[in-house]
Amino acid sequence: MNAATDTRSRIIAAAKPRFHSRSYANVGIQEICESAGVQKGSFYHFFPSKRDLVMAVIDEFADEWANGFVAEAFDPALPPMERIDYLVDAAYFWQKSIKQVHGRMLGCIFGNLTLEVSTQDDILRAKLLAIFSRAKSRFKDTLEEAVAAGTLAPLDSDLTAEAMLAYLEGVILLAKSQNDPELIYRLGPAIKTLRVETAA
Amino acid sequence: MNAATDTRSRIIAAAKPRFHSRSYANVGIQEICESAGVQKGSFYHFFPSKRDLVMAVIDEFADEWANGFVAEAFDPALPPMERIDYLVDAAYFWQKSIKQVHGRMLGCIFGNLTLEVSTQDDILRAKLLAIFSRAKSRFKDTLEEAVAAGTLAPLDSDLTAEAMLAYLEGVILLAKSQNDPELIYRLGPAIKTLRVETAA
DNA sequence: GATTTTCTTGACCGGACGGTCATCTACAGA
DNA sequence: TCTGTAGATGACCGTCCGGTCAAGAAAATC
Repeated sequence: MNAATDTRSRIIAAAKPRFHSRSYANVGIQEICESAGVQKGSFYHFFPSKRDLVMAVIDEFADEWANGFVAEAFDPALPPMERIDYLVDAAYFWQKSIKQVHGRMLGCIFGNLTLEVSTQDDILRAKLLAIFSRAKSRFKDTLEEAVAAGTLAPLDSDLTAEAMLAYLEGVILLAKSQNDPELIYRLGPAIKTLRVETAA
Repeated sequence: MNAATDTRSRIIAAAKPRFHSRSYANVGIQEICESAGVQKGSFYHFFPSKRDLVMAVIDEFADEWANGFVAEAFDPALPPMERIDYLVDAAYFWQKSIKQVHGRMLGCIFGNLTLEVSTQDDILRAKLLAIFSRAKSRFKDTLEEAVAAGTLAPLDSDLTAEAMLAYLEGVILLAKSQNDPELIYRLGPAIKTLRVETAA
């Protein structure tokens, strides 16, 4: 790892927990630079703007999830509907461990950023939309596999997948308002009761 | 209406759409004062801090809803489960009309603020929590009435109510990420499929 | 009419914001 | 050895931030 990529990744590493635990507007570039041991001019050598930084942070979170819990949850070896349980459990354990370390439930950074910036920055909104879109596809594929396997009565897999994603985000939102990840544990399993029937 | 309450309410009136359409951090007191035609010193005569202002704004939104759509939706004359449909419809039409006027879907201000500030301000978090708690009670009472009437198979009304509220918030979040209220229309009705069974 | 309280005015505070820039250093390739 | 480039430095830009304050105007109370 040369000096250049090291500086860049130190910036991202400093920014990640801050954007996650506070908000986009509330985290300043100066603070990130100080924490990363980087001068401001150097920051702007790697990131044209604050928005570009948060995009890189979004990518990092997305990769982390895709290669971690999501890869585990959507393991083809698992029965389809169990994968959904697995993912909800992963969200629960993750939020729980964050709270143990940090003292607070931080929620989903994609949801957090969506509600904060999506009326003000269409480029960020598009970025976040793409993340949700990929998540939805995972759910959809899983639902279709379950239907094909006969584990699940036929339904509108596209809309049901979207409903499940919405539900997961909503549960995390409510849990954050209570600062209590246990809500995810209690409400999570009901995700499988959601159904949108196929249009007649 | 004397001058005092008029100034106060003009401040709130100027703040409401701004906090709703942007974010807490992104709206400054100076801007609100200019829009309301009020001097800064006068602002701080009525509101000890920015936080107090946003609390008043939250109260106004809550009252507006409680006396408007919510009162209509939870009309005892309606069959219980239809009340839930009514509320989801109201959310849809509201967001749709906002988009027509404003060009954007603004979402639920309670959800927006929750994700933005609840890790940074426990007093605001408590305020928002109380709003959600009241909303949950409405759902819960309705579910219990439906069960009593035999329209709905017995379930855990407390957790199901919370699940429904979470789902509604999640759907609005996803719709906001797409800047498309139609998603509420498509996903909303599935709220009634949510069930948390009573613990054995 | 005198006094007290409520409200308004507008200048002012220190500090943080995102972002720029000229200058310097280090290193790579020719 | 020379040159071009990537990276680092730190001062600097104008602007906005939430909040304060002393003074004055207006209105209510007696």
